[in-house]
Amino acid sequence: MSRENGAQISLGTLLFIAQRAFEEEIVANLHAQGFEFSLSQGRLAARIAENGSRLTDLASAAGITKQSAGYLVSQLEAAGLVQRQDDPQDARAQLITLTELGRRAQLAARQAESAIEAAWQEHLGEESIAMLRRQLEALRPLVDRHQPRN
Amino acid sequence: MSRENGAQISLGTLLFIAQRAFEEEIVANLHAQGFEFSLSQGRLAARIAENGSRLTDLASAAGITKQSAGYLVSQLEAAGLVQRQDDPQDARAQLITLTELGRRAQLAARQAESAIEAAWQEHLGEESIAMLRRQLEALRPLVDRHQPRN
DNA sequence: CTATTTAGTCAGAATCACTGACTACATTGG
DNA sequence: CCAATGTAGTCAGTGATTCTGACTAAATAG
Repeated sequence: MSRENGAQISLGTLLFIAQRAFEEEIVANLHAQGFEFSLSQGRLAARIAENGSRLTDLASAAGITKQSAGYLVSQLEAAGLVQRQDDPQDARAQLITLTELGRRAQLAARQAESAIEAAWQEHLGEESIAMLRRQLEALRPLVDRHQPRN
Repeated sequence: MSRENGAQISLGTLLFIAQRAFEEEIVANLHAQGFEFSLSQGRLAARIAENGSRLTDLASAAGITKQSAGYLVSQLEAAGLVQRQDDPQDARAQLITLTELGRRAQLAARQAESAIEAAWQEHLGEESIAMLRRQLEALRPLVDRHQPRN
């Protein structure tokens, strides 16, 4: 993990730089639109499925403990972005779903993402970004133990 | 910020998955070798230049405040991985350098990185990983403006 | 039916990040 | 030279996020 050794920057560092830039840009964009949430809350909310997600699944997808996920969901709930519902399938479980406000936030986030991708395409070319996406998608099954069933 | 049926997976999420997997693998690998440090400490240590780095520069490179960087450096120092030295050029400044132990950790980290890259190449092909690296490198100047904070 | 697993909570603590205020040294312009 | 301003780093206080461990309740396997 070193920087600047014969111009070989670690792949991990490169991923880190791109990832953080992407994430911070979205948060800044949504904040500017009046949506209030933290980075961690956003990471969790980004993983809520259309039809609702269980807390444990969210935790697993986000790579945090279910305790941490519960803490973040409570905050998102207080902010009016998500709601907890009983899972009709399993009385132990909850379904975390987006509220109307949450859905608006999600839409705004998608637009922000598209804007970032467009900006990146403008500098690197459409082909490069498509390729970047393709490599990362190919990497995912190797690396992401939690595959969402969608 | 979405992950459902028709839509693509967000580029941000893809970056997140790859980045976190890479990082966690390295930390796990080094822990298994007996090196003890946290993710945040590792992120900072990874940015220490061969000839030493200033605290403020490390903070900027890692995207945290110098106060936070100072906190992490103190921990790395206590763990015997880095040391603070006076900067002969500037009496206000320190040079954070790796100790012998720190250098061994850095070497181990580099080997862990190589192993991950090799594993990725095995699944995606050498060409794909080289391309991934190239796109990320091209992205960097767009995205990494090292904005100093506080 | 009992034993085990799974979903989620509560309580407590550690880590890591922030802001604000401060000291000490450096640099610059008159 | 020296006053003004800028930069490097620290101290103090706080907030956010995450963890571990212990727990309840429901589901499931034998």
